[in-house]
Amino acid sequence: MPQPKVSDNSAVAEALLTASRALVAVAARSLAAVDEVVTLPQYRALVVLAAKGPQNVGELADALTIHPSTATRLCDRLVAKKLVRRVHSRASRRETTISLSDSGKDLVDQVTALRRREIDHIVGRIPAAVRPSLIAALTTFAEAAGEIPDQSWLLGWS
Amino acid sequence: MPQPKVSDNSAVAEALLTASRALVAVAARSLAAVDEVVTLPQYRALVVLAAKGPQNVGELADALTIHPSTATRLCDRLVAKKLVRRVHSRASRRETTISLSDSGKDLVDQVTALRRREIDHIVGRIPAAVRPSLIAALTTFAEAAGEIPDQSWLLGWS
DNA sequence: ACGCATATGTGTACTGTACAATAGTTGTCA
DNA sequence: TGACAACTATTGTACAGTACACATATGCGT
Repeated sequence: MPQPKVSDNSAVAEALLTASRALVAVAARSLAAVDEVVTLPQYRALVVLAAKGPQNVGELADALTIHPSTATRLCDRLVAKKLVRRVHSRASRRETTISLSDSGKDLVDQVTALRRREIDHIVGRIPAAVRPSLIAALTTFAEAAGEIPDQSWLLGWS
Repeated sequence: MPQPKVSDNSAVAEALLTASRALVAVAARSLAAVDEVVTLPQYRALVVLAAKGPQNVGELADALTIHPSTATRLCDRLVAKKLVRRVHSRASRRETTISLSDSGKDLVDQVTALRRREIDHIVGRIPAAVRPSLIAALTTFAEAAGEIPDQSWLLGWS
């Protein structure tokens, strides 16, 4: 038999996928709100800066797992949009520190707030009684999946 | 109070995110296997062709929600890699039919098999006894999230 | 002080993406 | 039937994201 019986596995996988899709949809909607202003990679950079504070270009590139030269150009565009500032680090003259501007902060806050509202709304519709079991179930899955490298796609939560 | 109490919501959201991250990691790993051969958009096109059979350029563009001209160029590259074929539709001379080549099929099968193995492995580590409650919990969440437009990111499952 | 490692930025190339314009095709209706 | 509208795909152009190779400026250790 080429296909071992996976009916049970499939049901779990199916449920996971559906849930994940819902989650991605939330992210997509909240991101669509600022779609005209920044691209997804640009937004990711802003999120990293919001989360970890001012960074130099190399750190930012590492956090986004992109090439440093890519980070340089990304910053070029974000500077042009006045969402980040680029100042020569006084620590070492060869480094450049990238930091969020006020409008950059606002933008991230705006998306975060929108997303939180949506999630709250969804979770609010789940009977409080079943929430603990939902958490338990998801945790069980995540543990079974093992250690997960932070391929942070759906960035901007946490 | 600017922040309403969301401790309970947060726990659920956190669990969801972790689970989702695990799922994305699986997708990323199985995709990494063919990373040198095709890009993600190219792979998505192959998946659509595998799932829905031969398409004309417009249908493919719709399925991927990209501009038709983008689809044309995507196909250019897939044809160059001999993963799809492009034949003039005999139905109407202005349409072009794109279909998977044998190596295109192989590639999709390979990723699908790898992914299925991984998922099976993970689900296998979840005690069978808790699987039903996991499914129930996830379904509850998905229902609470409401109808989800098919922003199919993690393409290639189903 | 010299030389090597490091941080950033530039040149170049390619993919993905969209919009505008074009070319070839089909359909329709007077 | 013959002109014109509607449709399909492609090409021209522009820009973002990406990497690699190279250049430049800096810092550091001996």
